[in-house]
Amino acid sequence: MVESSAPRRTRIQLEKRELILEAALEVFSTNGFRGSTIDQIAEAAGMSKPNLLYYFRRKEDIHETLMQRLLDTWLAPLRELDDIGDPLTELRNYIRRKLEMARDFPRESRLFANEILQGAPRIMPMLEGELKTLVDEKANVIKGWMRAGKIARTDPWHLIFSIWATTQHYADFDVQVRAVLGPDRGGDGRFEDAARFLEQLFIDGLKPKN
Amino acid sequence: MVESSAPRRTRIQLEKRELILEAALEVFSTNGFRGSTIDQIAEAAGMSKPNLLYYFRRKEDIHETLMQRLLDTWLAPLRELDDIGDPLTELRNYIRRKLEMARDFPRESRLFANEILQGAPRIMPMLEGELKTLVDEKANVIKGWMRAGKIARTDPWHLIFSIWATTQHYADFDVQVRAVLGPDRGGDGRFEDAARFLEQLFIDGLKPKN
DNA sequence: CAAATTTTTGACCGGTTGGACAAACGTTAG
DNA sequence: CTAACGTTTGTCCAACCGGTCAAAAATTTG
Repeated sequence: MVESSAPRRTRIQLEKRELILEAALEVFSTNGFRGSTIDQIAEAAGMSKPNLLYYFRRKEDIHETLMQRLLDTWLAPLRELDDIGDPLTELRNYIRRKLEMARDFPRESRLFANEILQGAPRIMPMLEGELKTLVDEKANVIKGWMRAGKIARTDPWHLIFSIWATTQHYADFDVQVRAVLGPDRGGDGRFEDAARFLEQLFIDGLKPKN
Repeated sequence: MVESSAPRRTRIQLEKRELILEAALEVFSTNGFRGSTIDQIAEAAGMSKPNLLYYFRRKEDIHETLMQRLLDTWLAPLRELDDIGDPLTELRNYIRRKLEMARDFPRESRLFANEILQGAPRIMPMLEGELKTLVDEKANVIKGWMRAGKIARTDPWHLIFSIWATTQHYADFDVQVRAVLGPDRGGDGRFEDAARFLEQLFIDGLKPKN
């Protein structure tokens, strides 16, 4: 097999490309793709625009590279959802891991949200392919738990959606969450509060115990 | 009291301004503020760019007007949440109304999401003022229900967040939802499925009944 | 060292964008 | 009819943006 089209990279290439991707993540996630300029990214990366374009020849290339990396790590928690172990515990852990990702990687979450909001023009094939396959697979795992009476019967797909929605909300709508909670409760503790609340919601719902 | 600074408007002014706002909602909600051009909005409204600028002197003025209108209708369901009636029913109705809004006004939802995602630069005062006041007030209503043993004790603020997140998800992440559900289940029925699922989630959680 | 290669930069370009402006057009009231 | 007023448009501009290019600077290689 021939050496494919993957360009060979020097040490500097690798380092600078990382620098640019880090800067681009910051800029893209707060301004969106069209709202961000190459100059902004270059300045955030501490280099001139033509220099940046030496490492990524087009603005879209940066975004694409960023997106490819993101998707792998972003779906890792769902991939880990496994049939071994207690179902309720397994789901609780999935929710916790997703919430930790919203806390630790809010920029990645916003980058993804931005892309989806605008109709996912650049990652549509991946949504209909890789993502759908993964979700269908995990939905079947959850269906098995329901048939075994381990968790209540409900729609597994919408269950997954609701976990995505509630956890990513703390990254994507962070400013709103902090504004509403106020300076007292909007501090670092809000993720622990959210974790406690979500666990209770997903396990027991709102019906009083009696 | 003197006639305040509100400009007087002719019939045509009122009609054309509506036309522009409708077109701008369409364009802004799919491309974001910076991603939208005055030309796009003008074309969607069926007029020339200078003509549009005769009715709104700056691009930002359109966005601001749109945002002000949005916020009133957007928070209406929460305002209706009332102390009269059965708490669980009241919450169930709130969730249903919010989900209907995600179904019937997805553009408004995306416009709002776009603004929050970018750090809410134009509506921050409203989040810390009007919105926080309203949410605090309703959180106290919910707290009353908890004290009375009508619903399980939990964090009312995060409860409200979770309702926002799960319902708006079906507007903001619509393309992802449809891609994952596929052509069979991603059709018009998805909102009924979501309504059923969310009701069960919020009332009973996932713990099996036995 | 010197040659070869990689990296960095300033200057530049064509296209787009938000917005200004004056002139043309249409409408209405006297 | 005509003057006044409201509406529409073609033209123009300065700023911005993505991207090119050639040449300079730095680094690696022999």
